Amino acid sequence: MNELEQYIASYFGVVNAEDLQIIGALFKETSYQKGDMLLMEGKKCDQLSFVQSGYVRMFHFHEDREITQWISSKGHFTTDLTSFIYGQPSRLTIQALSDSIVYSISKSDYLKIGELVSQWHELEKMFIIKCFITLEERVYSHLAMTAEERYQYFFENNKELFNHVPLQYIASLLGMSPETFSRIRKKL
Amino acid sequence: MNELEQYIASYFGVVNAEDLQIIGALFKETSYQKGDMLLMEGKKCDQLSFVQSGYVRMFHFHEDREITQWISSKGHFTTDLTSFIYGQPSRLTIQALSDSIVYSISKSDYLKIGELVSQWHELEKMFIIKCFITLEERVYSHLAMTAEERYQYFFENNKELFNHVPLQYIASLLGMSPETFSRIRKKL
DNA sequence: TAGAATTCTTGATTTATGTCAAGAGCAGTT
DNA sequence: AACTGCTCTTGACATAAATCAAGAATTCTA
Repeated sequence: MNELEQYIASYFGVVNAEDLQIIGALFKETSYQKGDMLLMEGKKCDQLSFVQSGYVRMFHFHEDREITQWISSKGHFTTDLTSFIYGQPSRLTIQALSDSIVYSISKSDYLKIGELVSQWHELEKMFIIKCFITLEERVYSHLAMTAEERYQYFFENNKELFNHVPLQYIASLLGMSPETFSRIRKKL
Repeated sequence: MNELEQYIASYFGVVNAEDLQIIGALFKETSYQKGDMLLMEGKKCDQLSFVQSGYVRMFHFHEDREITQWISSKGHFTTDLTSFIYGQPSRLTIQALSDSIVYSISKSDYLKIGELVSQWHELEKMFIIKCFITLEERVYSHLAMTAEERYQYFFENNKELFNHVPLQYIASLLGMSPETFSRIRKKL
């Protein structure tokens, strides 16, 4: 069982080794160099990607700023979900923050999984519910917490990120300016 | 086809009338009066509810404040998802903001749907993906927008809410104080 | 390794938003 | 209709966080 299959098993709980192999085989490996774009705003996002190594950031252009929505690291997925699922033009841009290896599955192969693995939809449903709950907590952090509290909460849960990507992007995904971010770090 | 079944059909796209009836029959109607609690923080949330009429708010207690996470109106669901899915103590409290009629399904009956209706998991997956995308946009609104912009965006999409629930709760779910909310309204 | 380009930090200042407090407006109750 | 309790508004003020600008520290590149 390769690493991709291990991750899929850990997220989706597919126990059957044969199913796992079927799914794993549908993903294609791609390498990106730091700065490379995996997806440009406006393009149709026709693949779901899984980060094998490196860091990629997903961001929006907003009034001449870049708003970082999320940074995916080893073992996590990245895609513009609206575009991937509904075929609309992507609103996210996805860029490698370091040299990265990514496993990607095309939309058509992704759809095949549901046909090949009987429990797939249920497993995927459980996975997306987990994602939804994580996002709910993120919304809550903006309703209830100060910038400093959001920093601390995020830092506790994503320590390794702080050594590997420019801090300005973390500031952005936490909804604060780089200066505020820097001052919070100095203080703590 | 009753109203509950119509809503289920519109969200999940179940076309088979028989399946719809099976699902609909698992829900039980309950009436709540303004102020009644549907769920208290700390209790296990063992049901998923669908608002037939009225308004319910879901909120957290946070340092002697109440943080409104969401307000569900006619045709929408309400539950503490973490508690409902994982059986953990609920962190949300759910309260009727007006006299309300709610259809609820117990956890055990909810699990039966997956057995009774073959495509159910797939349909539910698509539904929760839609919810996820909505939440992503909400996170984005906190990263990229001012309080005033969040107000306008929310107002455009939820006009009817403003006549039916105390505005302080809308202020809270938008992540601003009632005073700021009031000043934005005066200005616009 | 030097120079260029990013990224991060720091201080000064501005701005958006929160807090506090008082009063006005409404809605529910008797 | 008067009382009671919410809810909303408004003003004065405080504070968190943004912005602007400059310089320091890194990292990249030739």
